[in-house]
Amino acid sequence: MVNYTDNPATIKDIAKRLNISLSTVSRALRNAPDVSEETRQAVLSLSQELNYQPNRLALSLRQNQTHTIGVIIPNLDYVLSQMVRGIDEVALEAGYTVMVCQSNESFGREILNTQRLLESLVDGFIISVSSETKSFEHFKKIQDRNLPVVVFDRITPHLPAPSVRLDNQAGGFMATEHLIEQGYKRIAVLAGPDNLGISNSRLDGYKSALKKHKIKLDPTLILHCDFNQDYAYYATQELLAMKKRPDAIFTISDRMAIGAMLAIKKKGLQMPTDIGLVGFNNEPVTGLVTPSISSVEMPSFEMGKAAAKLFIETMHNKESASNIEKILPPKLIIRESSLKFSV
Amino acid sequence: MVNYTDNPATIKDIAKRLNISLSTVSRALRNAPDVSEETRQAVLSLSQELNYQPNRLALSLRQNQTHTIGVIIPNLDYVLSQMVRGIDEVALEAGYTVMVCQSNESFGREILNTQRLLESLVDGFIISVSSETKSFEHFKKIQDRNLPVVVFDRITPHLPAPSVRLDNQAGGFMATEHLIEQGYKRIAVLAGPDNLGISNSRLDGYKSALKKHKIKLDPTLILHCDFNQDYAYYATQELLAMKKRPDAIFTISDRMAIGAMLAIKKKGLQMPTDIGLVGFNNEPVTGLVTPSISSVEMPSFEMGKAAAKLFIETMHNKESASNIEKILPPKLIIRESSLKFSV
DNA sequence: TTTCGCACCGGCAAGGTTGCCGGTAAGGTT
DNA sequence: AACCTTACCGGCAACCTTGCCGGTGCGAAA
Repeated sequence: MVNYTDNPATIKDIAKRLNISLSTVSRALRNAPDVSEETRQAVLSLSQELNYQPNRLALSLRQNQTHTIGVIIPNLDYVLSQMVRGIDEVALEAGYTVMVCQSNESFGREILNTQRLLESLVDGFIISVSSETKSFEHFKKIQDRNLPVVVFDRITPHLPAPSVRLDNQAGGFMATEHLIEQGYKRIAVLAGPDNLGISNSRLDGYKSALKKHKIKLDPTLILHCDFNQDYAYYATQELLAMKKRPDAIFTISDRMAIGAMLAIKKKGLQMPTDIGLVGFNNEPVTGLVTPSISSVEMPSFEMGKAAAKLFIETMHNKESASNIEKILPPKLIIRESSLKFSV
Repeated sequence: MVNYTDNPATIKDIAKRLNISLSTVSRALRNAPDVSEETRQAVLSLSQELNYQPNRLALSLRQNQTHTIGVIIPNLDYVLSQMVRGIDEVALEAGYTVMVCQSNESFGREILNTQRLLESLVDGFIISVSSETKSFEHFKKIQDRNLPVVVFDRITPHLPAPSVRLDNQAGGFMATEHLIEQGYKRIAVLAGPDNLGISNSRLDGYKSALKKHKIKLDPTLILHCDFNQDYAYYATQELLAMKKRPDAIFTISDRMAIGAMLAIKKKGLQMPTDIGLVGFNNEPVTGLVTPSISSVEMPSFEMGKAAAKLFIETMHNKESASNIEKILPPKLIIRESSLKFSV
């Protein structure tokens, strides 16, 4: 009933009060063999009475694992929040705790986070790399320690590990094909930084949609800029100032779509009649602006869950599952910004 | 240069290779006295060579503190993400790691999170309570262990602790007064659950603005509903169906403002002419919808930083700072939805 | 009777680190 | 010469838990 000491009860307290050895108490609590039913019951009931909680530090020190997963992500925007929720969900279930670090899209911060999590002796990592990251030395240290890593969302060939990602190529393809089917002829792309695989895959999807429909690729219609509303705004202004301006824009993210929308409105053009627009991520905001913006949805929560599940599998049989690549399908959400003809 | 063993180097390794005792190495590394300059240098250089990193688990076990802060929040929406970033920022600086748990506005989940973080032996808590929470027994366990707690954003008298919050009363006041000054006469409020202090304070601000301007309070214009877009949508429909319908609505959050906006549009009413609207939080979406929605801004990032700073102070002198209450000022951002006359 | 197996239990060490205390040698003070 | 100070260092215990090994006592099989 009462906590007899000020400090949390330990195995030692139980042993002392029952006049048995530490080992026996430990065995009893773990349901290990070599304990008589009688003493086991005594231990269990006393441990309840003292409100005994095993000390995680001592356990971790002893067993050399902390049951903690380090998660490194570029930020906590809508999509990533969902993913973190998914990771949390599965991790909690599996008895793991999660430490989330944001790199804020900064390379230096990502290194620092990796460092810190390594010092915290996490059991492994779930990573989505920063857009600024071009060198991957800091991740080497993780694999030197032979810790399991799962990468998700923003994956890269420079960091070979089991991965969970969207089928970005398909996403780019369906967005572009949709625009083509709506009768748009000159479709521009606002892509992200060109070191970002996620962006390049979506771009590939765009290209193959053009190819399928026998539309010649015009490189001047492809702009790389930062993953960011303001840059997208300026880039769109450039696009709209071209002699033969595009009649549709596919942006690699919704943030950029918002930037594009603002530039289009500023210029006095109408969506979808003068120009079509499709974004990526299906953030709630795309359904709220006027006109509402079509977007490629990704199952972020599910992706988070998948990443955590994959992590735990990797954890359990370190060797085998090394090259698993889980790819989730996107889904096009059609809204006003690209809907010339009703479907 | 090389890592001589597979496992990370320990103090023991250094001691063995230098033929000195563990204690001496420990002292040398900690810049403690009772070590000759000569051996200290030897220890330091060898520790660099072996890439020695102190084992946090052992340290924590020994010193009875983990340098980890448990953060419990209801979700990871825009505002809270900013706050978490602020907390992270300061905590990192001060050598603390942060464990973030979302309660998803669920009471049960909040209990579970508290439990888990206690088991993880965090050094203390920074908490924003779930909207569902009406009992506070689970937080008692924290204070039983005599761990420092800071509450922020959603504070409550049932959980006495140093706190950081917005001046919600002022926020409600300035939103309401602004609507009054714009000539609105029947101003309704969409409030949150009535156990939520944050909502009630904003409501108080509303009331005192009415009082100041000698407008009689009409209780039928105050609706309590969940912190949620859909509920706000239905609540607004109710408001608009009244015989003497309100000519302005102040919502306690931007999510609710969005819901209200949708209901208003559905009904075919114009903002700001037919009806005025002001939200709370100044989420980016409020500036993007048509019409753009006025909103009360809160310095979320700064609030996060303030909370972490306060936590660290509380940590350092446990007794003294018990009743500190840090209150940050809101700021009204005026947009189209409430601007009948230009200012 | 001896041997074996079985059920149960305790001691010791380890995991990595630090705090406390005791010890040694060199030097200086009475 | 006896004593004290100072600078340096090592041993031990502790933090809490578990794994390994070595017991003991008892009943059954050889």
